Amino acid sequence: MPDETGSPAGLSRRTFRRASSDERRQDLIRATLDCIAERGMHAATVREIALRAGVTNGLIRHYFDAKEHMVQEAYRVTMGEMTAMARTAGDSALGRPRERLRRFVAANLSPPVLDIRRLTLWASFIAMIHVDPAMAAIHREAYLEFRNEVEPLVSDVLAEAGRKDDGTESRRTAIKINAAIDGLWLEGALAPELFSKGELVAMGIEAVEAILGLPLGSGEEEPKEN
Amino acid sequence: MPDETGSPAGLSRRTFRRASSDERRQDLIRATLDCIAERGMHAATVREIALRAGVTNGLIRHYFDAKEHMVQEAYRVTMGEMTAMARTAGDSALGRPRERLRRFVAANLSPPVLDIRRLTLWASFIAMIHVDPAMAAIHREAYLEFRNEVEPLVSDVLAEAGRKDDGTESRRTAIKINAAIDGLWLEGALAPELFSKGELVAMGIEAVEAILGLPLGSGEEEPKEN
DNA sequence: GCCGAAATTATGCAACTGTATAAATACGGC
DNA sequence: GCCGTATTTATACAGTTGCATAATTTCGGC
Repeated sequence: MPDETGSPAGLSRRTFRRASSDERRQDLIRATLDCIAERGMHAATVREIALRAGVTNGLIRHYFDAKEHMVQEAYRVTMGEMTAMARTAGDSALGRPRERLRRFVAANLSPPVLDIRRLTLWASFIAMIHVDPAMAAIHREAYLEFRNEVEPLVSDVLAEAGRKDDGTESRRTAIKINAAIDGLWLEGALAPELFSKGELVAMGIEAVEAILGLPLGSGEEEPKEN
Repeated sequence: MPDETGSPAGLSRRTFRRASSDERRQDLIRATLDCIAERGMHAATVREIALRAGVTNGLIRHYFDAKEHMVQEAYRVTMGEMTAMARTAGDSALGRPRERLRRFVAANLSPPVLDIRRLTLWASFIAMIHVDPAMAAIHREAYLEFRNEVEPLVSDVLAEAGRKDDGTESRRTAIKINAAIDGLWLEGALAPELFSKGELVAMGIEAVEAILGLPLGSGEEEPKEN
């Protein structure tokens, strides 16, 4: 809890509590993300982050060799969260492949993935990729990991439809689907008022259906013969 | 040692030339964009920008009320350039609608639009949208302007194919196509080594064809059965 | 040629930045 | 209960930041 340090005399030291290493690191990462998302990367200063985490600024250097490393860790956490959310939507082994892909698309185009806060974080990190090789490595890893969520999903759908999958098609199809989702996610998060409720998800599913060349059904529909 | 003029004695004043207002403003904007693209937004300081523009830092305040306004102007210039490049590719009134859309897609997925420098600029600005209302307004305007390039193109293609266009379909189709292009542009600019030469453009055209439900042809093709 | 206005430089400043250091505190193990 | 140590605070520091100001220089119009 943020203790009232406004003691008029100013002679008493701030009281504090010892936290476990993991807990404190998590608090600091969370505070970093809050700063960046709400006030931008330029406002994510050591002091502001420490304030939000309820500690004094010196503590940051006790947990991270440099502020830079903390930001990198925050990037990893962000992308991990986004991948995890996408995973639980599509990979939960509930439903047939088409239904899972459907849910995957819908999840990526709805809150909490579709969120201006999250987009601000994402863009702030993307902007650093060309400048900081460490950020580039994190991006590469996260991007491939995300695509590795899409690809088996696509592969399963293609297999279910009896399409031969030489591995090349599912890769390219996954890339296209990934791109369509990313693009709609961007537009939707940046200007939600331009789209009516459910419209973004509907467009996402339509686009994926078109790219696949297969209908995804709307719950429990029978697949049409082709 | 803050003086970069190199003259150890420091007795002689720096010689300079008077430039027209437009010319100097353009130089400053260009220097700002170079800074951001190559070293990130955090490195785009008044002093670094002035150095690259070949002037002293005080001059910036003579042309812009605040550095903030200069960055906003730089954003406008960037988006204007990207829209202009896309426009000349698709709107040149050369070729039939399908061919123009084809060229539009290809142009957006090839250099100089497909460029990590340009992507870094774009992401740096996008990251500010949620923080700075002025940047949000600039984004809104640029986004709609870009979509207004895609929509007539789509509308023409649909009309050529004899599809009824009630205005709703072309809007939604344009949004989907826009999203697919944006997503592929992102992936391609961020990790060009993951795609073979021409692959990105090929995937872009395939995706657009799928979303449209129409072939774009590779010169002069006749439409397939529907 | 030269004069005045506009452009440009030079310099300074207060606030802020990341980081280093030493002192103070909390808390598990005895 | 107390003690040692890792955690946390407090403070300082050198460098950087955007911005303000005054002194200079250029150059078009006379």
